[in-house]
Formats: sequence, structure tokens, C-alpha cells
Amino acid sequence: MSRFRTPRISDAVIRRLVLYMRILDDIEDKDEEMAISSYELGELAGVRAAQVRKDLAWFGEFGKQGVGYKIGFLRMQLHDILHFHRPVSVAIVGLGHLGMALARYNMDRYNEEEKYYLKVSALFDKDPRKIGLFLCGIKILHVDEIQTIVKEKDIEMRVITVPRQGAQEVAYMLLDAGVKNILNFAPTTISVPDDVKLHNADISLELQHLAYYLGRDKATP
Amino acid sequence: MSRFRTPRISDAVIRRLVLYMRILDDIEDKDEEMAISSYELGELAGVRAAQVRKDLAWFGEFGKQGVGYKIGFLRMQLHDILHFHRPVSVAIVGLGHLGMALARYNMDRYNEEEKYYLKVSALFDKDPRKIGLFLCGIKILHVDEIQTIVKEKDIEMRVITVPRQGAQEVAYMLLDAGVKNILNFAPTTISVPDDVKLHNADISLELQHLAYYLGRDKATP
DNA sequence: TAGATTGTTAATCGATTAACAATC
DNA sequence: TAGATTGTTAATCGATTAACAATC
Repeated sequence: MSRFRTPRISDAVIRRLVLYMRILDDIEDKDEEMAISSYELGELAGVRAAQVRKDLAWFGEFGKQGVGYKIGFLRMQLHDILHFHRPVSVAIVGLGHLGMALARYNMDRYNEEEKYYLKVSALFDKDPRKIGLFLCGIKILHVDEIQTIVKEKDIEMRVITVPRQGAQEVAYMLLDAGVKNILNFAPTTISVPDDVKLHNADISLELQHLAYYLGRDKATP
Repeated sequence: MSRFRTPRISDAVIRRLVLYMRILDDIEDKDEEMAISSYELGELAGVRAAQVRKDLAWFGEFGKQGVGYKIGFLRMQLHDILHFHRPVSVAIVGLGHLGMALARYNMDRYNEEEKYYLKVSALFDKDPRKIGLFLCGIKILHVDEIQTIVKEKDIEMRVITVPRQGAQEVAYMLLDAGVKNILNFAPTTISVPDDVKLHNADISLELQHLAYYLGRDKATP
């Protein structure tokens, strides 16, 4: 029943839920009362209908037999499950191109809406030329201020987008600030204590692993 | 035996192979003749020794019992398997922050080495203010030139890093140029014919799915 | 009611891990 | 040789899919 009793939901499930959420968010001219079937939603997300139902079933019963899922209701439930029902403060450390890309994307999409979603509310860098600049109304601060600001602004998520060489150092600073959740985009391995949840998202790996499939490129007619 | 006879290697395996490759590339002061065991390599990559051996076994026998894998040899084999033994030309379409980040990262890491790896060799954008600018020696061209340039420079990989709204349009242009392999970083679904291999890498999804784990953040002691 | 679609169970498929004989 | 570590098989684990009774 309650999603707090569930055993251990796999990361793959969570990623698909985010996808479903965004698809529902992005439906244009939507009537929130209208129903969508697992088949239709699966079509939009690129997965099977059975998988959509299974994924949702981990968290409750959101549909009606013979009808489907009411868009507005399912949307709300997904926001709830994924903690998108209240503002979550995000700090981004390292404002190179990648940091900028992440900051801008999330700010454009979410900061302007009053209601919920991710709020990028602190930006840090080391480069004196960047410190003091404003990005969508948020001032870039020196990394030394991480500790103070993280507590002051009650930052809940931290994203590392610094060059490889600096990643571990920044990680230590975040750990000192008591952070237990880190998303690392730097293309390197960083080490953290066992009780800290570290997610790695290496975008250069995305590009590199594709090279493997090149052979097939011209071969396939 | 030969890697061309293998059934269907899963994407997860390929991603780990890239990781192994980069780990071997990045070992400092390495003696290429020195051996590394599956246990050690697994440690560095964050996977079990058995998995390392299984992953490699898909492509051949690269180690010696009682010894391990010679670093230089395994490195070479991995480069070979992953098509990193010759330059692969990459085009990046859309030079916002994300496109810049990808371009810079790969150029810094790979373009300077003469030998192999990914070569970012064409950049495209639509913004007149960007066209004509140089990035690491490569001139930014107008997207209308995609078709000509892709053929001229024999581009093998194409990366889309444009805003959501433009993604599908760019995809069509690439398809017209005969491209069969697309990596899409735009946070949206684009549709392609069945014979085109489309990889999606949505970095904002990385950030968003993390929100789910927030509950655990403060709870875990 | 008849048709549609859910939630759920069981079957299938695939990926990871453990174990071990082979062998350097 | 003895110790170490591979390549590979078999066991385990988990995730996806198919199927269907329940029911709107």
C-alpha cells in the first residue's frame, strides 16, 4: 500500500517513473480528467503496457479497470512518489559548460513555476571571473562558502560538475558539510564513505560507448 | 572467438568495457607489461571480479591463469573492440552549453593525441552569432551544411545537443544525410525510422530521478 | 450488459554471481 | 612445485513479459 513499506525499488523503475511523469507534464491541451491507458502511456515512453502497470503497481493502485489512469491524478501521484510535490533545493558546484547546461535547463523548466519541482538555489565555482556573476537570478559563490550556504539554504541535492582533477576535493567539501547524496558528472571515480549515496553520470561515457556500434552503421541496409 | 560472431552483447557490458578501457588508459606511471587481475580491475571499476572476466570473455581470452591481464595488451584489445583504434569523426549539432561541454571534453582528451580515439571534427549551430566561431580549431557551421559536410568529412557519429523544440528537425536533417546512428541529448523523444539506431541520453533525467532518494538522505544515520 | 483495461500472478528471459577445473 | 588467477559452467537473482481473472 504505502510506498514507505516497499522493499527496494530498482533504479530502472524510478527512471521510468520520471519519464512517465514528464510525459504527463508535457501533454499539450490536456484535460486532467481524461484517462490514459497503460498501452498509450507505454507507447509514448517506449515501453510495454505491462511494464507501465508493473512499475506503477509498486506504489499503489492508480487506475480503473476498463478506463485507464486519469491524467491529472496519475500526474499528481507521480509527483508525490518522486518528491516533486514540494521545492527541492539543488546546489551546483562547478559552472563550466556542463554545470551551466544543467543549471539553465532546470531553471528554465522549473524555477519559474511556483508550485513544485527542483529549484536550483545555489551555484558555486572557484574561478574569480565567475564568482559574483548572476545566472537566472542566482549569484555564483566561491566554493569555500559551500558549508555555510548548504545549511543556510537547506540544500537537499548537490551536483558536481567540475573538471576531473577537482572532483574529489569538492566531494570532500560536500561531505564536510554533512551531505549524504551526491550526483557526480565529472568523468572520474570519486570515493565516499559507505553511508553516502553517490550517483555517477558520466556523459562522455555515453558518447564513447556508442563507438562500439559503429560497425553496424553502414552494414545495416 | 571472433567478436563478429558474438550473439548480442548487452549495452551494460559495453558500458563497462568503456570503463575498463578508461581505467587502463588513466593508470599513472604504468608499465604496459605489468599484469592486472580481474579482482584489481573490478575494484577500480566498482564491479565484481567475476563480472570483469565474464565481460571480457564475450570477446576472447585476454588473460593468463595465475597471472592476470597484461595492461598494455588488454588496453589495446579494448580499444580494438570498442573501435578506439582509429579516429572516429564526430559531429556535434547544437552548441549550447551541453554541446560545448561535450565538444570540449572530447577535444581536450582525444584530439590532441595523434593515435586514435574520437575526433570531434564538425560543429553545427543555427545561431548566426555562433556560426564562424572556432572551438579548439574547429569552425562552427550552419546546420544547413550538415548534409554536405557529413559526407565530405565522412562523419561517423552525430550528437544532437539542441533545445527540445529543435531536436526532431535536426534529426530529420541528419536522416536526410543518410545517418544511421544518432545520440540524442535533448530532453525529448524524437522519432526515427526502424533502421536507425537512436540512443537517448537525457541528463536532466539524471538529476530528476535523484529526488526520489531524498527521503533516505536524512533518515540514514 | 459487453468491451476495455486494470492489478497481479506465473512464465520467461537475461544478467550477475559463485564455484571450480584448467593451467600459467 | 605450490599459489594464483583465469575462462567457463552452473546457480542465483532480478527484471521483463504474457496471460488472465477481477471489475469498471
